[in-house]
Amino acid sequence: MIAEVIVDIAHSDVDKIFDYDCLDKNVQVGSRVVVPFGSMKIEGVVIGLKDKSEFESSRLKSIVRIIDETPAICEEGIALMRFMCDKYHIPCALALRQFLPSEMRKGKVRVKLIRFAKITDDIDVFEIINSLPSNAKAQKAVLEYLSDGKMVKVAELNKEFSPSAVNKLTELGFINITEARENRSPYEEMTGSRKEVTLTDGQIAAIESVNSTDKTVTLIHGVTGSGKTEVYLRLIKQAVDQSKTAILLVPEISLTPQMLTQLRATFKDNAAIIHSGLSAGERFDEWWRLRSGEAKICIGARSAIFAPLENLGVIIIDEEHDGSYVSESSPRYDTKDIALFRAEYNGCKLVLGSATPSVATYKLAEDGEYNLVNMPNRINKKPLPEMIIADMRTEIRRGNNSPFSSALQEELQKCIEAGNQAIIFLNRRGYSRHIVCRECGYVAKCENCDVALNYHVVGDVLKCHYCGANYKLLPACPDCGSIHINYVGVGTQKIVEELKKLLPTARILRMDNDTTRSKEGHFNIISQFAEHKADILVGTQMIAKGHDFPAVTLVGVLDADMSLFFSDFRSGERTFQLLTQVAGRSGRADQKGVVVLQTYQPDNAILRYATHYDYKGFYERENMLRKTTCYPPYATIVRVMIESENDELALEALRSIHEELVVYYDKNREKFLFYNKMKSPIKRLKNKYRYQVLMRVKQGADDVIDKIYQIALPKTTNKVLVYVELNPSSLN
DNA sequence: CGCGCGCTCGGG
DNA sequence: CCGAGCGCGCGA
Repeated sequence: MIAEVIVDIAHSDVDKIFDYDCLDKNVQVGSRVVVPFGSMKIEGVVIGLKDKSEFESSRLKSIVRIIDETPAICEEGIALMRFMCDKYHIPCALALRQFLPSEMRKGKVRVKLIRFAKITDDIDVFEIINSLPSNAKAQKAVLEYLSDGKMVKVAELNKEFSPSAVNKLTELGFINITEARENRSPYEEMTGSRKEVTLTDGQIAAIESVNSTDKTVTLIHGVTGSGKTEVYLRLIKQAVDQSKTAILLVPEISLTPQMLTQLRATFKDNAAIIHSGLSAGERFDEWWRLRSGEAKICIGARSAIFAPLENLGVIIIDEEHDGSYVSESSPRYDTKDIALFRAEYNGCKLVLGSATPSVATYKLAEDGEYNLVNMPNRINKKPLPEMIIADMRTEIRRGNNSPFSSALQEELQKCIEAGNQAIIFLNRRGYSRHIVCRECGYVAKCENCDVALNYHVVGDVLKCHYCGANYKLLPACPDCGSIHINYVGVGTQKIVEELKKLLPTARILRMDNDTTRSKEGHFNIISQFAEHKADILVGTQMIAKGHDFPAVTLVGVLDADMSLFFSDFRSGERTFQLLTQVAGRSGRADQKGVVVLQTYQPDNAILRYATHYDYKGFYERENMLRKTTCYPPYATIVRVMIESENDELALEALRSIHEELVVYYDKNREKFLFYNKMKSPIKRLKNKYRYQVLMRVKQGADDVIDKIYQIALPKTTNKVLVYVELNPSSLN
């Protein structure tokens, strides 16, 4: 037998199938093997078997060793690899890596073995207890404890009694030690109990619709609180009842534990969790539970779409509009592409859920490509929180220089007096303040990145938000020598200070990327607030998502229009989604919620639609805008990025790529809407010079995109990195 | 003359 | 990607 092997080197130079002789080994497709490669031995994956090779047989080498007794990658994985290579122009090895926990490569993590003790078979425990010297109390106690023949962890016995007693008994042969595999299970303490819920008509209709449609994809457009989660759980239950498997994706790692709790309540150990925040061992063991069939449901963030499950019964993507589903570093993939492939491969349904679907998704639903389900009613029939727009221009005219409008101040007073909780939300992070010279306009910038530095009170330093470099404070302007160096901008820290002045008795928590590096810190703040150990939570984007705080009755958005300023075609969409989501944090339990949106553009259409919870209105307008301006989903933005530490080489690569691309562009102008080569908006980032060719191509011109990949990617060298981005979320 | 580094090439 | 092989430049 000849095995077709992809070696684990993710580089286009060796991105081909290599044939190896299996000798007498029982090699299976999907197994990892060790093969000789050049002068070294290397891991690879068998993606096919055949009787004879095209390759000269005398030059064939043979497989050294089989790593997996059962194939680590199933047939579907091989097919998915082909799909990904084709679609994203990545090496096979890189695609294959997505299917395996990283620690499995190079054979790092192994199973955790744990020692169990048991009374030796065929002995009379009580006879032995009597035969032991009377001072061997601990030994007797151990034997008594084990007398009913049960298996107990050695560690537990050591702790409960004494290690010496356990050792002695083992030595004497009275107890028997065996090793067994133990799975390291994350969030073990998180179990929930489940009370039986009666489905609403809306939920029943949604499930029915998913089941009866002949379309693979269903979009559930359900307002906050319409009970989508329960629909997901039922769909998963259906799958499990048919002995099928399921994947449930949520946008952020921080949301997985609470969803896991809900899944465990119904499905116990049938649910496994996969995300990058787990320890190596945990991730490996959870992966194994899925691969071995011990667990049938996988919950996780983006990467969980690659869960090693066979026979999928349903795939669910919650908050489908969320940007985190698109990978922004290599391999650049869209989770929905992968999900759709897997759904079609398994003949199962793909369910997308959101209160604010992305424009692209909603359009597909409107066009009849997807099945559309509406869940316009909240379970508890409560009205959505009232949204108030505060015009910050009039506030300033009235002489209010605080970051809080009078409306927000009033609502805060009321809220805290009533013993409720409030969330203050702002788009910016940190104590972010740019340093500007008032005399000459000098702005302190990062030496590596060409971006403005931000002042951070913690450490009293200037920090680059793109590369993380720290700089000492400037005593005077380096350009003109003036000492009138000023700060601009407000951050969460400043807001907390102002809040303390306004409400001296209120307990305030702050959460942003700077205070909360670790996941635990993140989680701690959330749980402290959930337990009502603070009255006000101040934070950035990250508090907008998913968390359920029943006592929150007020949400203030300090800069509701901030995200409208970003020069991104999705900024309107993002703003609408963000505001709707933030509003959803207010008044979830039995209290009516209030939301105050502070803005300098009170007449902005997006804000208007958001305050009226008018998704359809927002969508119609946004869709029309995209259509008339030829932006996605009516076109694809393609950016070829060129990066190098050497400016000359980067520029040279840009010229070479442009030279070839522009020829193609000239011949196919009708398929293009825009073409330009330029410096990247941030010319230097992490010490690399960056250039780009930016294009917009008409919808459906996939051949054009393929061609761009074909021209650009081979220009990568060890000094110059070239990559292609489709509809990038930011143009830095 | 010999070694060291950098580039190119091949890997089944 | 990684090592082998080779050419060229420099130092003794």
